[in-house]
Amino acid sequence: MSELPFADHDHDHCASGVLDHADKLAEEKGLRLTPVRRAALEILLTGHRAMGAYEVLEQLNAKGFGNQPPVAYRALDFLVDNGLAHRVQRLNAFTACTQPDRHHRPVFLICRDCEQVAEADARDVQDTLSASADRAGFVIERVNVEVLGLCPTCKGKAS
Amino acid sequence: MSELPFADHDHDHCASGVLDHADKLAEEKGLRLTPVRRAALEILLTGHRAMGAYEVLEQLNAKGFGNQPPVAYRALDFLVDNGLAHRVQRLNAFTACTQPDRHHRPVFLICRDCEQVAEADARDVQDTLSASADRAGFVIERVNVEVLGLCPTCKGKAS
DNA sequence: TTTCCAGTTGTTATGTTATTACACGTTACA
DNA sequence: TGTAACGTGTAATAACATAACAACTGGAAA
Repeated sequence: MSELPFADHDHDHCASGVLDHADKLAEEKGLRLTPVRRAALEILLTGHRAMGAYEVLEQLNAKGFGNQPPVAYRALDFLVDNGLAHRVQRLNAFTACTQPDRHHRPVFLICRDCEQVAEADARDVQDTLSASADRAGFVIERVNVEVLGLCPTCKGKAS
Repeated sequence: MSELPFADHDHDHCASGVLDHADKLAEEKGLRLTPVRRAALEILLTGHRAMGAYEVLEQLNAKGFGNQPPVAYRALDFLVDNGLAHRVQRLNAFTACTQPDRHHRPVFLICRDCEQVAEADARDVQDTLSASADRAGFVIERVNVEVLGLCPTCKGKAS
């Protein structure tokens, strides 16, 4: 967890960077980053927070796409499968991956006050987990680590 | 993760042990382990796997309790709040805590094949996580670690 | 004892999240 | 150019979860 995930930053810059990367990735791997899918990613990036599928759906519909749940779920599933977004189980929500260029194992820090979700790269946590699972003979395929608490900002406000 | 969570064991013995502990805990802490709540715990223990709230509800109803969702959710929430059960986010399901006597930070190993859920105590994982969160200035309140993969048994079958 | 209150249970109704199934169109490629 | 795989759209429904309120229970205060 090398970075301060809740730190201020330039949303537009980080968003366009991710989109650029997504385009590149699509070309390299032959992924089909179709209009709906790209739009869904843009929506997540613009929202810059965890968004529910129905919220994304609404915005997709406003952009001229379908308005039935599968439209959103399919696009979001595609993004998740290809590492461009993550699912936050605790919130039944999705976030754009902020570091899609690094093969990372994300850990989510969820602030219960402001509801912001920060994505941290906690390789050491995952390594510890892998070692433990190996010992138990369990084959890890996907890992989901979610931490609920207070972000630095809200922690300050509370005290 | 000191134990082999998928290892064979005596269900009845482990179940009655947990129930005994729950009774003791209730007395010590003044918790009201009412009939519905105790029944819900029994159901989870008997099922010995992650169960959905509606599945528990059905069985509660069969035992003469109400048949509306809040009946199950309230009992399950009570158990979770008091460390007698856990919620598995990934499955929208609940499991009885198998080690309620230890103040542990559970990690769930979910087999995608047989759908069994093992609860492991991964203190080292949690310690690593705590250290990282501290560095980021994030105050941890609850942690949820869920691992999806193949248990030793299903791993064997697959190959 | 009686009154009151907090907590528990039950029910109705509704809100939220997610999937199944099928029709139709598009793309890639033999 | 046929066809198989994939993508999109829609309708219908399943699965999960909560809000709001009435009735009861058990114990503490008067």
